[in-house]
Amino acid sequence: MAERTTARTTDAARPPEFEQGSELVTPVVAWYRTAARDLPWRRPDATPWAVMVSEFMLQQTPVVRVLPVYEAWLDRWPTPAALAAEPAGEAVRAWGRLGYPRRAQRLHAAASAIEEDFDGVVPDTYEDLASLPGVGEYTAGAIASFAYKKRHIVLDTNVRRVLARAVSGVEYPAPSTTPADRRIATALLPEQPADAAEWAAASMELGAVVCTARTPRCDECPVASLCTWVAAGKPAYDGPPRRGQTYEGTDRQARGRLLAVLRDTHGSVPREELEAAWTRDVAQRERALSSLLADGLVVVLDGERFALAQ
DNA sequence: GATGCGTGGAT
DNA sequence: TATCCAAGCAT
Repeated sequence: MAERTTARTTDAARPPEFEQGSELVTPVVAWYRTAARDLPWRRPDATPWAVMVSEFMLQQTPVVRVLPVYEAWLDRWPTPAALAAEPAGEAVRAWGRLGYPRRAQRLHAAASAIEEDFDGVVPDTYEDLASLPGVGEYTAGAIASFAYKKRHIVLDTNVRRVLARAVSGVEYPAPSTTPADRRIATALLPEQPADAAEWAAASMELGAVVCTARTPRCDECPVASLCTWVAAGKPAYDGPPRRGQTYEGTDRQARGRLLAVLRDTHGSVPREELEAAWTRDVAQRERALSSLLADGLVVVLDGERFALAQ
């Protein structure tokens, strides 16, 4: 660090990340213009609501699995008002097997908040967006950028991996967004909002299809020659174990099995039918059911029948 | 800041 | 087969 402040004579005020990273923007955007996938939420006719729906669905779920559910969702609920007019349980049912059904619940709650507080219009500022249920730092920036072409850093796992490799020279980013990530992304952000929005989409796309986690296609990368990680000889990740969480036999799996019964049944089911979905561990089943009730994903009707939220 | 929260395809 | 990973968020 100290070495940098003394070494830079001409433009010492500029953050070092700008020197290292600004050259990335032009080639990545140029590549994006020729290589971008044709995804429905990127088309000119995609509404801010459509962008918002896609962002919720894409949180932790791959594009190929989102596509059919996204299309059906927007056919049925083309506006926030349309979704808000139906019970939250219908959103959970339409969510299908995308996973993390609380996202469906939050998307429904966000639609209601848009209807209530924003006259049915998806807000266009980061602060208003971030006030909505299920909208955090990434999603607020993404909607502002993609739907409204605002100038904002957009840090998802793809972009953070691209920056980790190209700028920081390490194989993987930290498990979650760090202040250093924000500093680097801010330093690279183009001045013009339209350019910033395109860079956001382009850098995300690069991480999704070229600079992938497992087997990066560096031979197809437009900035391989500028990449710090490549220049360093692609050193392997050196740090604590990155994830390692099994799913089989967890409470999450039990919740998923219980909810699947209700998703596939219109109306309510008796307790016995729900219980049949998870018999390997009774205590675990009760824990799962209790948590689903506590989350409001499941409700009890007249005594001993269960249903998705009405 | 660490945890909990679904699901399924790829390796 | 087991593990990794996929446009995170809320608590």
